[in-house]
Amino acid sequence: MLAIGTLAKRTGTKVQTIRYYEQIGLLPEPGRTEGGQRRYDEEDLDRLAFIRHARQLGFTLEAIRELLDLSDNPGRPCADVDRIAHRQLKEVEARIARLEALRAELKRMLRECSRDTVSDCRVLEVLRDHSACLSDHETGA
Amino acid sequence: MLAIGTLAKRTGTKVQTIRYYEQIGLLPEPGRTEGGQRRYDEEDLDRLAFIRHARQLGFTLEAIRELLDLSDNPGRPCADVDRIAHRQLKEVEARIARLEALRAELKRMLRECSRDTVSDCRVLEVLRDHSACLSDHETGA
DNA sequence: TATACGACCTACAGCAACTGTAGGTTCAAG
DNA sequence: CTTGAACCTACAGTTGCTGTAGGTCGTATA
Repeated sequence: MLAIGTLAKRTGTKVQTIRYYEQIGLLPEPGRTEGGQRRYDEEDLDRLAFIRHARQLGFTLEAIRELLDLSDNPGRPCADVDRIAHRQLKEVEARIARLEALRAELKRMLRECSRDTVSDCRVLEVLRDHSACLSDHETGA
Repeated sequence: MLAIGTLAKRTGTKVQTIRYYEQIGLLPEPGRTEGGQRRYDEEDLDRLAFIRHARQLGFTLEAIRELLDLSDNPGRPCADVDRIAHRQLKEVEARIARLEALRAELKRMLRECSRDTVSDCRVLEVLRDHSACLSDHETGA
């Protein structure tokens, strides 16, 4: 049986985060010692590892909740899981596209920042005057 | 003189967001009508446009506060602005790198998801078993 | 000029996904 | 048996807004 701190270390999670996951129903309420401290088993560790891993892949807690529901019902079609992962991929790709536009704009701003004082600074000028933009980040997500 | 709703429309900001910016001190307290409604001028519009533009470029409100402080003191070196923009660029680039790793992992997961039911699903398997990962997102930011 | 009604006001709660704090209790090593 | 690290609950704070409730204001139209 694992104390919460051990579980935290093994999964790279903060203790408070584990309690938070329990509170929102992502982790089941674990057994307790007589003194009231939580004790976990390997199954809890697996479930938490799954959650953390999915979080690192950028899934929201709601998506993870869906995935856990699916995995608790192994007869359901794989397509359901596929759909969730696909949605996630689309979101990741959209975020990448947006960030790449920002990177281009920032680089351009920095390239043009050659004056000495703030009053002549191109960066501030560009931020002040949107029409100076080359990218279309105004219209983006 | 502009009412808050007009300012909102002109800058693509929600009314509540403008009041929020005022509350946290990013926008100065505007004049009011006798009845207590806010009225803005062109300077307020410029300042808000600056803020929104910087937000769209991914700057945090704290970074924007710094930039506004700098722009209120036009004698200070451009290098200060440059530093902030550079920091922002680094952050954007780190986020891109991280998302690209996630995208690769998600694509790999989806490529291998060819079974029919959840019980055989590679996606869940990959999420369950981190050792199956090719990318190093566990150790990333 | 009266009235309707959209726009405004304040104050506060809620969102994601945690993180941190205060004040107190339990467990386990020495 | 003592010490102190780790645990407990409960709640506030983070970022950057967004939404709601309940009420007031401004102005276009009849």
